[in-house]
Amino acid sequence: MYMKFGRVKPARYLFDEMPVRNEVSWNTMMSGLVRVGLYLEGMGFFRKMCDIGIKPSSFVIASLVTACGRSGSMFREGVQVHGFVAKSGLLSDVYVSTAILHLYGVYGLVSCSRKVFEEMPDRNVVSWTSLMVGYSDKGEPEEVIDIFKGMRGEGVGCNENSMSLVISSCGLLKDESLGRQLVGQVIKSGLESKLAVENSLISMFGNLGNVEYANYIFDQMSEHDTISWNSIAGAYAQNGHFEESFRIFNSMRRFHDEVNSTTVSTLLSVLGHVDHQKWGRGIHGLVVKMGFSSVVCVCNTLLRMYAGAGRSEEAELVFQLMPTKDLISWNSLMACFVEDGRSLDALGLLCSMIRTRKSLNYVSFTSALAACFSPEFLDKGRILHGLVVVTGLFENQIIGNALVSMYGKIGEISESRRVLLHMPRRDEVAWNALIGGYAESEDPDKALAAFRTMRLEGVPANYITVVSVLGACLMPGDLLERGKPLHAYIVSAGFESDEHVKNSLLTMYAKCGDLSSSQDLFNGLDNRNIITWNAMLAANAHHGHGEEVLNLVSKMRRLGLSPDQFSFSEGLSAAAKLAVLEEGQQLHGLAVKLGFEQDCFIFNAAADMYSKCGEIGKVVKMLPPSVNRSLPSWNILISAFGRHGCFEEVCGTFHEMLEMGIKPGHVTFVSLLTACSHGGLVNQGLAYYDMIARDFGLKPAIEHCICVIDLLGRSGRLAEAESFISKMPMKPNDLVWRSLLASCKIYGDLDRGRKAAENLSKLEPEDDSVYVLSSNMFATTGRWEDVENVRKQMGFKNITKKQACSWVKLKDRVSSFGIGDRTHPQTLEIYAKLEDIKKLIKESGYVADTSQALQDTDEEQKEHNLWNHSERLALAYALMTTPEGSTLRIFKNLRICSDCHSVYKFVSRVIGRRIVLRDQYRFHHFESGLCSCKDYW
DNA sequence: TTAGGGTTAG
Repeated sequence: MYMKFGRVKPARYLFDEMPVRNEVSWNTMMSGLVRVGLYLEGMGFFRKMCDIGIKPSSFVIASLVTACGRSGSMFREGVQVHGFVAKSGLLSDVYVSTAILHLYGVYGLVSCSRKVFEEMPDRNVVSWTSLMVGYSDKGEPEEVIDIFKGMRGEGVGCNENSMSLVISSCGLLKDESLGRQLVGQVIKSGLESKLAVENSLISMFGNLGNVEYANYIFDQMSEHDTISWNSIAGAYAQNGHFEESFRIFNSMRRFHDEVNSTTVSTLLSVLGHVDHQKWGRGIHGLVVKMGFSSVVCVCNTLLRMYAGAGRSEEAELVFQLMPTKDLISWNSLMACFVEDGRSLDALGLLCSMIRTRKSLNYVSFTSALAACFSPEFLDKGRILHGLVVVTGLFENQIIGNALVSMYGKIGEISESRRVLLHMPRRDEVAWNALIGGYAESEDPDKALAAFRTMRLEGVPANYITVVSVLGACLMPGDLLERGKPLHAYIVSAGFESDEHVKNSLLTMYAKCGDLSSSQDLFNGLDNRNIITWNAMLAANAHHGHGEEVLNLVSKMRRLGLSPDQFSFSEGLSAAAKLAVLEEGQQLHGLAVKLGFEQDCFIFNAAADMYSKCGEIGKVVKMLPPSVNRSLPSWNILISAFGRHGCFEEVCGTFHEMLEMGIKPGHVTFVSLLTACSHGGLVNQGLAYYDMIARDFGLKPAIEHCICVIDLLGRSGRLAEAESFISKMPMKPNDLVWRSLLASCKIYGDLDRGRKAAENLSKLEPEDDSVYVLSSNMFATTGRWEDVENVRKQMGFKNITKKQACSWVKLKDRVSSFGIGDRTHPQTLEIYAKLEDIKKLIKESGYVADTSQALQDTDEEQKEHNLWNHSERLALAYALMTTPEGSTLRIFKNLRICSDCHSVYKFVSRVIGRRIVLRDQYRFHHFESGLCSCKDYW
């Protein structure tokens, strides 16, 4: 009696005082202890009984085993009981063996459960259900359904628990036809009014994407518990109806007081999809206030929320502060690092999991494999491949897919194909990964061949397949042979209506050189999403239509669509290329207003824009302090100093970066070497070039070699430049010869120049620069016959020279000038102003340098031609129209002419104006008669 | 019976 009322003390006293104790007294005492939760003490009694040789009743054993499962930490005790039971022949008791199979299920050992199950002489619903629970907890819904079918096959009727289990497993498998059958069985078995069954039906329909039906069931229920509310909110959330999900949470607060940690997890997963800026931090605070901040699952969702918003530092902090972490926490943080590009951190996490003997599963390895996304990860990728084989995870479909993808991204495409061919089952994801790899390695033929084989093997293509194949055909020559037939396939296979496919088609046409088809596709789209707009932005950027990029961004805004990081970066880089400071500033301001201030892509794009618009001071101010500056920011800073002629700062910044322990990359050296070349720092540049391989283990790329050729050539060391080309680790391309030719022009080296021109025209027969440079070279050395010859060839091949153009921007108007331009409404005033300037600077000692003249005429005509240069017209106009003392900002599409450079210097001193001129390559800051380029450009 | 981690493209 005392035990029935949970009064342990008096019961134990009575038990201890009993002169004789029989089986019943022992059993009563033991089952009582288990009932009140004193599991370990119950276990002690069990051991004593075994020692004395008193047989516990099967009921008592079953409850003790159940207790071992419930405690969560009494696995060894449970196994001990199993041993006793097996010896004493109690396994034939259905209650005892069911309890034991349930115990193994709880501790994740489903194969042990199954063994016990198979050896049972007879089974009841609870035995079947217990086996199902084990598989359900392990995340194997297929098994659950198989067991359910076996149970039905043996004519065992189901109960509430087994029905709920199978319904939720069906939802996880997204098996619609089974779902329909189950609804029929629920009605037949009369379980339709059971709360647990109704709840699992809600979640099943949520998983099947049928929110209406989930909602119908919810509305029909006579009562709702917390699980019902959570299930319906989850159903809406899963299907993207986030607002509705919110509405449910609000009603929940009104009609149902109880909220649990699952409610909070669901709410958080919804918030991961809506405006993080607005809600994220608030909800984090709320979680703490509600006391859920130590629930593992809630913390995991919180971590995911920060990860989804691209804030890996905050996610890391959540992880560090978690009182207990499970496998999902570790996997989530690893995935977050991968998404944020922190591959080394992700792999470090895997290492510490292995080191501390944490349990790992296939998800851990898929993330680690995804971290290896570029050639430098080849060794690490191979090690992971080995680990995956050793642990037997190789058989896992998703791991196989991740391996195919990894080798593709690393550039080991033949290895990627080999993995695919050895897979027991090749699904569409595996094929898509292989096709993606071929696209990455720019091999459209192999991508299309893989696409054909895939279909021959009977694997149906999905929209990602189509997107990947399209992504492999992006060269101008691909359009007729591959792109258009693909478009035809897309239409016939019914992929045309897919948003992703449409966007990829748009990109394909643009990259293949057919911007107007892209435009047509864009115009024909009814619902353009952000990705469509971004694709169109990229298409225009690719064709150099910066103005259109900016137009599209403002059009987006007028239509009420917020630009995202991608749109802003594209817009900012367009503004940078056009050197339109006002537009760039407006975009940057808007990005900050929309909460992108901390986004590193955006502040880097903005910094680059300020640099290319001449605002060097702003760049220095806006980039993060050197302690937490990322590699792209360092690169931008170095190139900004180089572009503005601040060469001491270039070297200083580079060394500061090294002191901070940042390893320079490919881009760093391009910026560094370009700066040295423009600053005439020849020996310094050569030293930096040597560092690439020697000190940092990087392979010099052709871009670096071009910089060295430029460096040597511009300083007149033409023989060395030529010999460098012959010793380069790769084949010279057009840019190599163009650079050498340009240097030969400066120094009048006809022989080398001719050779360079020949090599260049072999590689780029249509290019105008070879003719322009050669004719300039001949002109400056007085070889007028050769000049005429080149001109004739150009006419013959229908090649036209790119026209020089300079412009000035005043408020919202751009005034541009060609050579000898007389189309401007204020032409007369402009030419009059030019005469004034000429007079003024001649009085100060200016003498025209006609040695660079390109026409065979007399001196007077040569000088007259110089005064028709576009940059001079722009200068005169700028002087006329801007307030005295303000800085003049002038742009030119080609390199500034050396005599104009001298005129600008005189003007800056004589008229006392600061002038900033941006030519094709760099900025010139003129002040008090000097230029920042120190006359070397 | 409800919630949290993964592969392909963008």
